[in-house]
Amino acid sequence: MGRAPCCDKGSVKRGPWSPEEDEQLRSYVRRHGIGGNWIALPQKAGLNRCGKSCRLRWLNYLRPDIKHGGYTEQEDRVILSLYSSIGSRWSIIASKLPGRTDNDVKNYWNTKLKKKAVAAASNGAFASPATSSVTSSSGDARFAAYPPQPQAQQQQGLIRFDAPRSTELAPVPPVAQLGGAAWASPAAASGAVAALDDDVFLPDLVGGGGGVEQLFPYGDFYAGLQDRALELSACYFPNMAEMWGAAASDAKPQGLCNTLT
DNA sequence: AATGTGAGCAACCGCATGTAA
DNA sequence: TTTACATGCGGTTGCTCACAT
Repeated sequence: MGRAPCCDKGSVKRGPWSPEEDEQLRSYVRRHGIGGNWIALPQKAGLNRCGKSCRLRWLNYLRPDIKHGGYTEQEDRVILSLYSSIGSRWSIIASKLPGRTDNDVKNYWNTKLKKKAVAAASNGAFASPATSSVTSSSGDARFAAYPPQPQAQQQQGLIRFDAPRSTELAPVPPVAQLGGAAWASPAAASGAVAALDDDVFLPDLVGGGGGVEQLFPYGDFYAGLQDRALELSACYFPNMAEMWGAAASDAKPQGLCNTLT
């Protein structure tokens, strides 16, 4: 016996939404909010739709801050970078792109970006999986370096994924500008970078050219951390504190990793 | 003009996860 | 602790439209 369906498929309308239904849902949400109960919402809003369908329609299409199409090179890079590390976790990837939904990002990937990336890969723009240091179980390391970054940007080292606060994915200052103290210890770092309470994708932190030593420039004392950082180079962390915690511990990290999951 | 084909995208499906009773 | 239910998520489907033949 399977679980009960979320609504009676025979009695609710399915398929494309009409402009009238859109307006009904939009005006209901405008007046009452989502109310924390999508199952009850259709009845309250006078819609003959499944609650799940209403939720999907609102989240993917009617929400006022939604953007459709017009993906920028920077957004492409974020998608490729995250996909190469964490795979098809579309909701996480979309959360780094303001105004984008998981469905939209997924569609964009499946219809355009994947082809673009594969074409670029076949032209030698990416490291091949065989030569990549990342063995990917969920992500695809072939896309890790797409699109090829200008050298100056690589040297800058750090990329912030704090998209919800701004429409631009602004790079944070290079390590040197953050000051040595910020990187002298996990404890100090967690305080110094607490303000950067942002998601962290270690390969981007490491950056091209400089290598892990850019992050851990303190000689033998931190040799262990360097090794750990290399181990974690295919991981994604929700914030700097978790990254430091993982680097300082032998335990399996909380971050999403290809090589360690 | 008619037909075939492929791309793009909205929507659905079913499983996983979270949470309240 | 268990159970039931709501929500979240990723994979997939199917419709529409543009373009080629």
